[in-house]
Amino acid sequence: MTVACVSRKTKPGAKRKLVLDQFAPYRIVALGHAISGRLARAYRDENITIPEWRVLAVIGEAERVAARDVVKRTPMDKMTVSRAVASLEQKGFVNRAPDVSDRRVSMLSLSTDGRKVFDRVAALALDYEDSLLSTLDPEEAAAFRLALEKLEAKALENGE
Amino acid sequence: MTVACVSRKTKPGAKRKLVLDQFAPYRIVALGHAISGRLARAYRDENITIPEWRVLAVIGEAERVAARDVVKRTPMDKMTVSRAVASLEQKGFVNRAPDVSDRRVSMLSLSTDGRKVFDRVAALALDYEDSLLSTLDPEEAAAFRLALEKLEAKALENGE
DNA sequence: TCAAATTAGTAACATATGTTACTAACTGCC
DNA sequence: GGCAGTTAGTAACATATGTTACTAATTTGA
Repeated sequence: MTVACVSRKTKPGAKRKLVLDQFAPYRIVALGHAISGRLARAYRDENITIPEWRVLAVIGEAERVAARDVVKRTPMDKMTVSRAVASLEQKGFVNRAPDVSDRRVSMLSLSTDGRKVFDRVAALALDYEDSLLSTLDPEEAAAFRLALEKLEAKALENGE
Repeated sequence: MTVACVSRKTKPGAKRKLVLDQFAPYRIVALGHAISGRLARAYRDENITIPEWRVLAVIGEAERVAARDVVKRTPMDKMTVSRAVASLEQKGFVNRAPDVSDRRVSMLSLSTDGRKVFDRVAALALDYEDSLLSTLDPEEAAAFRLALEKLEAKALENGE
């Protein structure tokens, strides 16, 4: 199956050379890097790190979650999450409540301050998304979203 | 300009909620993370790190470059590149030659071993790209590439 | 019912990465 | 020529992140 070559008009069987600028995985990672850097400005003003923001976002969305749920929903290992939660609690943005049915677990929720931070950063993030996607017309944007999903499914296939 | 909302069918003026799974920048970063992790397996077998692989790739493509060129072509700062080059030299994969016209710079090139490593990893990387993109049909893949370029240009706009 | 396996979370360590500041070399420009 | 500003690269430090191994709590199943 050599379908994937089509978009580069490569003769079947010809040895392709690796050219970074045309290497899709690299381009995706580079784009991710640029986006992270851009969003990080918003976090910095609120004095939170990227992992902390991710934790805030998950809690803000689900209202009440355990740390393990954050791990499931983000590309962070449990240690990273543990640290981010500890720091957020320290800063007074997140509350922990013991879970009655499982005493290993603390349920996490946003404090009043945490909610404010989340709302402010979320607004900036959504604005940024708009400005990013404004470079694509609606059909392009829809196609891009679809492609993203397919690629992510494939990338996660058998392991990460 | 609210064009970017279209694909999510949001009423103009309605306050959107941030939902990570539908937040494009997050999805892109997550995909990048998954891809990096996947490719890292190939590097590990060759005993090189991600920054080292990037350096190898740039040198492999350009034959002879200075470290600063690697910095320009990748999302790494100069310290990261400096360390990667030092390590690659140590491993015998990269040679440094003093530049006659500017004694601050060393020109980098691949050693015979370095070339072999580059070729092996490049082959794996290209295979991986194929398998990734095989989830998209040709038109989708082409559209995706185009969208990537537009988004990257936008993301890098006024400062990374 | 109770030992074995699993799970949530963290501590302690190693490694990697970013930051600041420095040296040496170059480029202008007066 | 020679001083001000810039650039390539690295050292030294601080911070962040990944890894391993551990504790405590829970679940499983013979």
